[in-house]
Amino acid sequence: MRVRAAPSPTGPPHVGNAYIALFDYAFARKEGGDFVLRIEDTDAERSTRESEEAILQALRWVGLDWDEGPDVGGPYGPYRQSERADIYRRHAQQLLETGSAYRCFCTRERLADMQKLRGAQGARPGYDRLCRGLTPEQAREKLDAGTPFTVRLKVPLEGQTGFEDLVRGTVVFRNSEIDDQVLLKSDGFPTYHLANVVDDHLMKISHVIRAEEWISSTPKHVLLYQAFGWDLPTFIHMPLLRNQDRSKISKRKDPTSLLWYREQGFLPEALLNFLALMGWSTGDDREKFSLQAMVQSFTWNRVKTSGPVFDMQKLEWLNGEYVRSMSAEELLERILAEPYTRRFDQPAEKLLQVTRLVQERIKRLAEFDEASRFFFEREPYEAADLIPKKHDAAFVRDALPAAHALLKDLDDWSAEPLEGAMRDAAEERGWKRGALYMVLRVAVTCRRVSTPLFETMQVLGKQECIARIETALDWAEELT
RNA sequence: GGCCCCAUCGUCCAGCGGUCCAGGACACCGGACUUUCGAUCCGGCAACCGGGGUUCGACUCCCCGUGGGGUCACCA
Repeated sequence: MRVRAAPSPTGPPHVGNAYIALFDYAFARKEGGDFVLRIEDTDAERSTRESEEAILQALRWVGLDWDEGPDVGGPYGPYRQSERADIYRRHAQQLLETGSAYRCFCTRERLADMQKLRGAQGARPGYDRLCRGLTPEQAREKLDAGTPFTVRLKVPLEGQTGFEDLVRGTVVFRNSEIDDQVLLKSDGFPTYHLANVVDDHLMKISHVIRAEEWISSTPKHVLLYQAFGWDLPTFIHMPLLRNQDRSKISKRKDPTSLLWYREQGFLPEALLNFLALMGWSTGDDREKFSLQAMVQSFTWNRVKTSGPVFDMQKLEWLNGEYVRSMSAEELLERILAEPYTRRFDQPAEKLLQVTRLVQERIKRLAEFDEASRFFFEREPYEAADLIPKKHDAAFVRDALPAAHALLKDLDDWSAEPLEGAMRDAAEERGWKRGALYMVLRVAVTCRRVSTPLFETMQVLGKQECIARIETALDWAEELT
């Protein structure tokens, strides 16, 4: 059993690439088959080496590794279609010879005019098959004259062509609906249809797993397999990931670049887990599971074919689950590795303590900096923030100096004694504990929302805390 | 528009003829815990697109309709 992922390097790595590759991977690993990565760069105009590299890197980032591919080689290479041009030309030639294809000398201009005319007439769009009617002599003449040509598939005029989709069942098309598809472009490069079929056969791909958008061109592929006299692979069309409005997921409406997910601090294991949930389920009610677990229980029986809306909120929740379930050490390591923060100058121990406090408050690793900034810098804030709800400036001018006086003389600067001291102070003076803590929180962290106050003070250290409180003391003077 | 695919809570999934006054998760709304936020725990809200069949019995099978999506390039 062999499967392949066949991305086109014409842009940033796409979530769809990872989505399909995930199912390729799960199936291959589950069945002990081979997972091949093939680069479909036959569009010389749009394909770039940078994009290819980015796609490979992104797939490696999410943790899907392949057995054969342009970077690791393999027995059926080359795995980059641009390096297989002569193979496709030979196969196109073969189709020409067996009468399954013909040369088309139509210019782009004629094609465009024809299209316009047909559109106006309401006729079936597609090629009007002018060159299919050329006599051998006429064709020879044009060929000898050096007229540029494409090679088109000679689709039967009658009958129908169908295939069996493993998760969708039988799909049939009338041949009259199928266009005489261009197989070889005038630049000598194949189109997707030719290259894909030829490579899948040559690379012994047994299961073609791809997105739903390919269903309508599958009959052309079936016709090609038949023309070559090859056995059909098993086709599996996965549903298309959708935007909120249910249209095919697109960067205009939703983030689609894997690079973006990485920058945002989504964990690859969470992203994969989330993608797995799109159309597949474990069979029990598990929502969180590893790639390994998915592989173990993978089966096509549990794949749905309706298009799932990509729900960023659920992804964030799941990512948060992963963030919280790892050790602070590992979390910090991964934050520094990317890196999602530039605080390399900070003592490792302090970073770790900060990570512990911030861990259950962030969902994405990129949130670390914002969530922890006040540990490293004094942030600006409004003096009025010092005033707790249902209290006034007078309270601040009461509480802050009192706290300051007590804390200044406190020797053991760890959370428990700090809390003890402040709790007692509040009690003695008949203050609401929460109110006192809030004044202190803003003074020390510069924010009304922060990590737990006393642990935070412990991490900040006495000197810094006192200094910040003294700053707040000044601010409090101006409060009205 | 032609062709094709799809159709259970707002969203993701469970259900594969009776065990379903439909289950889990996210989101949302309450409550508990709590020094803020968060996390955690508990509870709540919320759906079988419509109509015909088939069957003793349909969320589950078939047909039609409707809705959504994809595709109609010398792009993949």
